[in-house]
Amino acid sequence: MEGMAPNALLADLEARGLIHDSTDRAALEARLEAGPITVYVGFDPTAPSLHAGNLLPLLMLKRFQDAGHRPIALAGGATGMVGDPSGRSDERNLLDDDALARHLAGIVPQLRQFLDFDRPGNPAKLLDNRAWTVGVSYLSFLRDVGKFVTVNQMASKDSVKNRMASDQGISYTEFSYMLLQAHDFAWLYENEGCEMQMGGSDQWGNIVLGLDLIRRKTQGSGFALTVPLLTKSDGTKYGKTAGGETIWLDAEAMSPYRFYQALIQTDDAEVRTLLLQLTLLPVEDVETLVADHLVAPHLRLGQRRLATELTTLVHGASAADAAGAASDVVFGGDARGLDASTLAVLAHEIPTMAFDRARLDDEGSLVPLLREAGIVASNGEAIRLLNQNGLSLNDSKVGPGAVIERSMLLHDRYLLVRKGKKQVHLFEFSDSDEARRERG
RNA sequence: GGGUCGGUGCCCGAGUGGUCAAAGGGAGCGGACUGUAAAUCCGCCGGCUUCGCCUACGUAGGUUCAAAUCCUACUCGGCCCA
Repeated sequence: MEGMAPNALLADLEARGLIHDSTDRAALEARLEAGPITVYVGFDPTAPSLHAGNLLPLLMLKRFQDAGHRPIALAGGATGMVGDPSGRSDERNLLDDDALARHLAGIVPQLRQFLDFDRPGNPAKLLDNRAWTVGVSYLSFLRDVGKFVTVNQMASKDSVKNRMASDQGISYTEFSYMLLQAHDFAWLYENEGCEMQMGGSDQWGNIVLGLDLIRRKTQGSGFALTVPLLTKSDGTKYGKTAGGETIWLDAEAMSPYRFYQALIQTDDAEVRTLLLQLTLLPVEDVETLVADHLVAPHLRLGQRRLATELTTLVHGASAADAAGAASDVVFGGDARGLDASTLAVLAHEIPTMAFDRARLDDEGSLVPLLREAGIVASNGEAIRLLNQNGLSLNDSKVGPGAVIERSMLLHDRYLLVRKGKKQVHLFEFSDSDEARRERG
């Protein structure tokens, strides 16, 4: 990627469907061919973690860096205090200082991990717009920024127009947001030589206002490039699981395993787009993969690759391997033959219940253990389940009267318990403290 | 305040003295099918020490051999009148 010519970059982005809109395309092409350019994308700390929807603009920075350009990831410590009205139908709640600090602490490392800050020639930068915003007085902001922008201009932006037309209206605070963003762009232009801002398509108005400000203040010119908002085939915004759960990038908020699962469950119709837009796989590879996928959709090759690529990108290769292995076990795999370390990973990813090894000596212990683990709600349900052939221990079906024997334990420790096809629990048996002490 | 109708299992909703753990539907859970989807089909679906027992039909009493079903009080909700 390192030596890729700039116009090749644009062509690649085009092929991936990553260009929603841009200012003067020919001029941009010429500018990219002329040499490295500095580009930035802003991320407001609206939550303690970025989510899947943020991946696309974040990866844009990476794509530009990989093509030899200088990326700036901008954390919106200042803009996050105000709230961007773009793409929203209602007023945001203001964040208090604590929440803002917490959110920033969460997303800054995430921004960091996607870019290379030590790359010779074009290292990435991570800036926080608080640095040049908090010290600015209201009066000077009005004089130095406000004077260059007309309200007519601001009011004509979709983000504002839509809200003006709504019952709820728009607060002066959120109305002012675009000025802050424009100010950021202008500041970066003057101080960091940043010529281009990228963002989701809903950012177009804000970005262009920044360009206007730059032109009027400095007679300079820059570029805007927006990426499409990721949407699912049903038109809704991407970034949530089928169940409506947000796909967080933070491992605490969503474990790598669940992240991987969220991606595995991608619709066939969306696989190609997501592979193109969210991974760094070459376009030809994606096309080959998609072709293979269509031949045998049940293998879910596309989904697997997507899940692996993104989990690796976000959580690292070993986490991706573990999530993949755990996933294979849960869906269709066989517990027997798993090594201890995979089982240990599994113990973190699926519901796991620890039991005292002594419980194994009780012949009738299966039903109570199932109950304690929350697998069944009553003895009656346990018996029903067994009668209906719905329970398996270490992937062999068991019927009424089944018992857990020590010899069944995997690595003398684990028992994989499946209820039906989708519910998987792990039992982990260990010695009680007393037993351990007695043995010395 | 008066009248009236009603409060049933996770939800909706039948049932008006025994054959009622209570029809039917939904949700949920198994099974088949399948691509970790949807649809469809089958089974289950109060608890327990499960051929029996216990707990349940707003709450508390009562009548009866027997009550979700009848009576009384209370309570909560809908509607109508004031």
